[in-house]
Amino acid sequence: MAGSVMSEQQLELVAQRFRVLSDPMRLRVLHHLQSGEMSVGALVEATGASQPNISKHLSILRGAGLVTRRQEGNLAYFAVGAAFVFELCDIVCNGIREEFEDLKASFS
Amino acid sequence: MAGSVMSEQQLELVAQRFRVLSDPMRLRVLHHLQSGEMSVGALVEATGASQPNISKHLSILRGAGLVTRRQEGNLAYFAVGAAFVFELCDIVCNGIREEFEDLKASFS
DNA sequence: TTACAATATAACTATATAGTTATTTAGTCA
DNA sequence: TGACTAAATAACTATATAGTTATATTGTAA
Repeated sequence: MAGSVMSEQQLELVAQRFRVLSDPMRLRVLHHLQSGEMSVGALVEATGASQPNISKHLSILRGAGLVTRRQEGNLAYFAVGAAFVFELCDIVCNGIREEFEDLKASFS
Repeated sequence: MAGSVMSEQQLELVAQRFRVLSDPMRLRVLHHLQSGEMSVGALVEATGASQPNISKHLSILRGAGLVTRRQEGNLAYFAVGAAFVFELCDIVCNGIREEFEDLKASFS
């Protein structure tokens, strides 16, 4: 990949995926789903957000393949669909941690 | 991390980092920088974007610690400051590739 | 100093999007 | 059927931001 020239389409696709992860509420939703699938209502309660808001975020996450949907009776259960999202978050978190370390060190 | 409840601040920080990566032009800039540091002018030429546009993107990337700046005479040279960005992009690219594989398979 | 070149910034416009309220759709059970 | 519940969608508002043009800053060299 390093040597190739990436097309505008490829860049758009990758940027889109990052954009899906660039919202705190969606990260919160994913965080809650990390311990297992949850219904929309359960996520509404866990996050404190409104039901339409959560539904919209879930639809965006689903559009990106990051969560899956399973309907059971009246309820819709969502689960993490791509484990790599947590890998991504971990890398970013470690990056932030390192920055803070450096910042802290620069004050010593 | 999985068990903890993440604070709004933490989520904001992580979301911000993802947001920085959620723009095609910034990904394009990082892609060009992958082969070594470049001046603003060189990036302007390589990307075809306007000079103020590139300067702004570089400032955003620098704010997130993703690139570093080195001034030499009249020129400003930028370089990748956090190697993990390419790790992130690779993971996302692989995710997209897998999705396409699945999509392709579903048509066979 | 003046002229010039490279980069940064300011002000603005246009677009995308997170959140809201109101409504609709879909499923269950009497 | 009708009443009820869960989730999805529509329409809208407010905010953030990518890109533009114009200008300011900074450095070099005459």
